[in-house]
Amino acid sequence: MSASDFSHLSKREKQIMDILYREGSLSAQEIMEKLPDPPGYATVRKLLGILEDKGQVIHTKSGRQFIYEPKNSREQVKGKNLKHVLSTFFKGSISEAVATFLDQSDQQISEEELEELDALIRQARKKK
Amino acid sequence: MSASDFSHLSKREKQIMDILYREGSLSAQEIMEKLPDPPGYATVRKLLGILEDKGQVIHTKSGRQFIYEPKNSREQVKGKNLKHVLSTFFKGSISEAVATFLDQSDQQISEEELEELDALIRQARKKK
DNA sequence: TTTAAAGTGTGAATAATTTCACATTAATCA
DNA sequence: TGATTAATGTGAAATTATTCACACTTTAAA
Repeated sequence: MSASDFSHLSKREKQIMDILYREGSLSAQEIMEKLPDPPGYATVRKLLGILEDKGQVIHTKSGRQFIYEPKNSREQVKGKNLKHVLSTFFKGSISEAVATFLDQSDQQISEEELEELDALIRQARKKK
Repeated sequence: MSASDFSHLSKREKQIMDILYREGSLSAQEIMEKLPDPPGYATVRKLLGILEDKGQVIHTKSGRQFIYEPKNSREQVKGKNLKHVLSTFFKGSISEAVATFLDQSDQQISEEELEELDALIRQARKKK
């Protein structure tokens, strides 16, 4: 069971890891505020302690408080998480995912994003 | 709390929903076989009953057994799940996700996929 | 139309998670 | 430096999730 496999984390643990990956590094106070149905402060700290014991989270000291962040960086785990969603909801196909994204984007996608996608495709073709 | 919000499901419940979305519809027996650290058959059926009570799953009868499937189809929930991963690990950017996919694909991406992506981009540009 | 086989449904025990009160420790400032 | 403030660490209670044994029901076969 690798450290970047989340299917063994509890509900609250998963919620906290998602927040940490989204935001980068945060105090227990800030994490608490972002949790759905926020529990008390002591509870959040208890959970962070458990996540540290499990090797999912590390902390550094900033003044008198702890700042928490994921032990495995977003860079390290993003691929695995993307693949999981692709395989669960898109038969593993990235183009189906892009189609869904374009379809469901409330506001139109930016020209920069399209440019970037275009460049990626050209590059992938060149590599072939 | 909408029916397609999974952050309130327990670990096992989430594992089962992922299997159902990936595979479509399955018997309790088949679901059991695909679960990590498979519990007993009675346990799987208990969990499926709970998921039915929660409105996540429905069943139909096929001969003497129940076939289970998600109440909300993959089509209905795939966008939400994609957005969740994009916002958690890719700053919401689809092109960053595509870049990661291309980067980490073990085997090279197929020409069909590239063609499909290309077509999607052209179409999105036309819409602008 | 009984019997066997193969499923489903329930209830209760066990295990894990979640919660927080309170004790402790460290930093700040008067 | 002593008092105050603002953190962290611990232990145990409460809640929720997980497990499965067994009773029940339905289908198929003899």
